[in-house]
Amino acid sequence: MLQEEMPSHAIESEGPSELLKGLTEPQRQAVLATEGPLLVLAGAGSGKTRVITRRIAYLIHQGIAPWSILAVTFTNKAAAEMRERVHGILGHDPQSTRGLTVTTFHSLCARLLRRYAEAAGLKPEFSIYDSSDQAALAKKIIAELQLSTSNWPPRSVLSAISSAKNELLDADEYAAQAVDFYSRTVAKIYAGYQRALKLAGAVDFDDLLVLTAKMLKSNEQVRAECNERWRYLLIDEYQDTNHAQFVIASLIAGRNEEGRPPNICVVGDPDQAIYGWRGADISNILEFEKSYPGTKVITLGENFRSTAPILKAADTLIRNNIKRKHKDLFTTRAGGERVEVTLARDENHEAALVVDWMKSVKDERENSPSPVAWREMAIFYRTNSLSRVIEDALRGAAIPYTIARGTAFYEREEVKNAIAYLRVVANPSDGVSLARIVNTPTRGIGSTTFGKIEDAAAQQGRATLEVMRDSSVLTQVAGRGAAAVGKFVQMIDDWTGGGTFMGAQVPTGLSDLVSRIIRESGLEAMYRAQAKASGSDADLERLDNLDELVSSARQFEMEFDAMADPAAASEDGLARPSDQTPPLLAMLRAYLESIALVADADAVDPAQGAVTLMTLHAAKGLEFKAVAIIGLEEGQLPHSRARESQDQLEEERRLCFVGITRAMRRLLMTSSRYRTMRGIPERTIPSRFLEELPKDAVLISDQADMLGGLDDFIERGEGGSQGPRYEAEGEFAARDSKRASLAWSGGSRTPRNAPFPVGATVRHPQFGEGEVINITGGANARATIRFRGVGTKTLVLEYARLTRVK
DNA sequence: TTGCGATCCCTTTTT
DNA sequence: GGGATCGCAA
Repeated sequence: MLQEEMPSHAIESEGPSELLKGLTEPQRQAVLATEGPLLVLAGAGSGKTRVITRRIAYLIHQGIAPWSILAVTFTNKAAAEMRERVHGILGHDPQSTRGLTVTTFHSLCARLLRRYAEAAGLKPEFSIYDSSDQAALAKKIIAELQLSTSNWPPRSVLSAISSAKNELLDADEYAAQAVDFYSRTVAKIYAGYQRALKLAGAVDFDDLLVLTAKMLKSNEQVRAECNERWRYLLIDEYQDTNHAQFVIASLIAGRNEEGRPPNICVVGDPDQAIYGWRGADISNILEFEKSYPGTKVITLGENFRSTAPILKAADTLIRNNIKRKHKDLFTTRAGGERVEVTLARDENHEAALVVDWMKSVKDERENSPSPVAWREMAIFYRTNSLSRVIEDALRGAAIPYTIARGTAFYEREEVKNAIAYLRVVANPSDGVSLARIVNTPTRGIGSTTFGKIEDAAAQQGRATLEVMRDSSVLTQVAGRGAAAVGKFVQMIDDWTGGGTFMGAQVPTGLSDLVSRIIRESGLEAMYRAQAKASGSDADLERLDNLDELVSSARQFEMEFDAMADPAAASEDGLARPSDQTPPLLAMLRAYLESIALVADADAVDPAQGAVTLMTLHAAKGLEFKAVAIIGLEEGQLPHSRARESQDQLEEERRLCFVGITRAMRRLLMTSSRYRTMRGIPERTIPSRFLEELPKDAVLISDQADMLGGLDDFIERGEGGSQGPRYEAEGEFAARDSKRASLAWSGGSRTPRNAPFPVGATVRHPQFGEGEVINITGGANARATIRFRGVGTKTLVLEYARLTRVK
C-alpha cells in the first residue's frame, strides 16, 4: 500500500481551499509553490505522497493543462496509484487528467525513444534486454574476443559497463580514460557489446537513459518539443536518481529560458538513498540548490505514520551516519508499543517466531476499532534468499502471503520462451531472442547449424534471421538443416504477414497473436508432452503460465489506449497523422515494453489480503501497520559485500532506516544465532544496527537460549539438511507426505504410448535384463531401467533396442 | 542432435 | 542450496 490513505471523496473539484484542507503549513507551501525550482526534503512518513498528488491536482485546478505536467515516480505501481489519486481528488471526469503523464524514468525514456526513434538512431521496434539477455550477449562478445568467461565474468563486466553508462560515458569515452589492463579490456568488450546491441536493434536498461539523454542533448527539435509539452516537472525519490537521470530531468525542464527558471520540483530524502550501488548520485539532491539558483527549499519533518517508539528507533539509528545532513523527525502523537527485537536460534526458529508474532498482532487487534489484517503486514529482508524459510513457515501456518517479485512471472522459462517468440516477431533483428527460440522446441536446428549461421551473419554484419532467409548462404552453411530453417522462417512470416502485419492470415488482436504463437511454435505441445510424461505439478503449471500470458495480453489489449500511447501521441494526446504503424504491431511493441519494465514493487497488491514479503529495497515508499524485518546480522544487514567502506556501511544503515520507517504501529526485528548458508549452519553476530537502537524504545527478547543449546545440536551432527523443527510440526509432516505421495504416483505413471509398463522386465543387447522403474513420454520417450549387476540407466526408447521379457 | 547427470562455482540490493 | 557447464550415451 502506498503512503497514506486519503479519503478521496473528501475533496471534489471545488475551490483551492478544499485542495489545501488538512495540510500542515510546510505541506501547504509545497503545494502552492508551483512556479520555479522547488526542493522538498521529505522525511519518512511526512506526507510526501499527499503533497505530490495535491500539488498536481492544484496545478490542474489552477488551469494548467494536464498534458503539460510530467511526474516521474520510482515504480509503475506508484505511478498508477498517483494517477488514480489525482483523478480521485479532481472528481471523476476522465477529461480532467487527459494527457497527464505520470511514469517512471525508464518508461518515459522507452516511450520517447520509440516516438523519436529516428532521432535516437533506433528502429521503433527495438527490444529492451533484461539482465539475462544482457549476460547472454556479453558472453558471446567475450567469447568472440577470445577471452575466457571465467576471467571476465559477463555479469561483472556488465556492471562495469553499467557504471560507465550511468555516468554517460560511451564506449569511446570509456576507452579514452581506461588506463589499466582491466578497464582497457572492459572497454573492448563494451565496444563489442554496443555493436552487437545495435545489430540486434536492442537496448539495455541503461541505454534507455543514455540514449534519451544523448538525444535530448544533441537534437534541438526533440528537446524543444519536450520543453514545449512539459511545463511542470515533478520528480519523486530524487535521492535515488543517477547522473543520466539528472541530465534528462535538466534537459526536459529546460534551463532559464526567457530568463525564467524552470518549474522543476524534486522530492526526496537523503536518509533514504539506497541505490548508490546502482549509480544513484546523492549529490543530485544535496546540490540541487546549486544547479537551480533561486530554489525554494521546504522541509517536511513531522511524521504522521509511525508511533513514537518506532520513530525514535529510526531517528536514533540514522544519527549514526556521519555523512549526513541532520533533519529532525518528530511526531506529536504519544504512546505506542515498543519496537521488539528478538533473537532466534536459527532461521527456522526465526520464521516460527515471526509467524507467532504476526498471529498475535492480528488477534490482539481483532476486536479493536481498526484490526490489523494480513494485508497490512509485511516481512522485509536484505536478500531474496531469506524468503524461502519464511514462506515455508507461512504456508505451514496457513497464512496467505505474496512475494513482491514483479519480474518473477516473466522470468519463468516457459514465459521467457513465449516472449522471445513475440520479440522476434516484433523485431526480426533481435538475435538474443532468436537464439533462444530457434530450436525450442527442438526442430533440428542444433547448435552446430545455428552457430554456423550466426558466424556467417556476424561476418556479413547482417541480422541472423536475415541470413536464415538467404538460401545461397544457407545451403553452404546449413546443409541438411536448411529445410528446417526454411520451415522456421516460414512460420515467423505466417505470423507477421511477411513483416507487414497485414493480410487475412494475420491475427488482428494481440492475445490472438500470442495464443497462436504459443500453439503453432510447438511450445504448448512441448510442455504438454513434458507434463504428461512427468505428471508433475511443476510441468502442469507451465501450461497454466502460458495461458496466463495470453490472459495478460488480453488484459493489455483492453486497457491499451493507442491515443494515449506517448510513442504515437502528440502534445495534446492525439495520434500523429504520420504514424503508419499497423495497430497490431504498435500494440505488440507497447506490450513488450510494459513487460520489460515491470519492477518487483509493482507486484505489491494489498487487495489480495495477504502478508507481503519483499526486500528492503522494494519496500521503499510503502507503509504497513505491522512490519517484521528479519536477518539483522553482521554480513546480512549490513551485508558482507557492503562492509568495505564507510559509504557502503552508511547505505546499509539507511536501508535499515527505510525498513523501520515503513512500520506504522508494530515493528519486530529479528536476528538469528545461526544461519544456514549454502547448506552449512554458520554462527552469526547480531547486527551492529541493533545495538544502535535506543534502549528505552526497544524490547529485547533472547529466545536463543531456550530448549537447550543449538551448539549441542550442531555438534551432534544433526544440523544438516533437515534442521530442527519448531511448531507446526504436524503441518510440515502432513505436507511432506502429501508431496511424497504426489511424486510417487506421478513418477510411476506410464505414458499412454509406451511399449511396456513400469514394472516390466526388458532385455538390452548390451546390459542384459532389467526392470523398468520409470518411463517418460514425449518426443524422446525414455525409460529408466535397473539392470542386474550393471546399475540403473536411462535409455531413449527410440534408440535402445529393448525387448520385453515379462 | 539431444538431453540428462555429475561437477563446479558462487553467494546483494534492481530499472 | 542452486545454476551453469561439460561430458556421455543413442
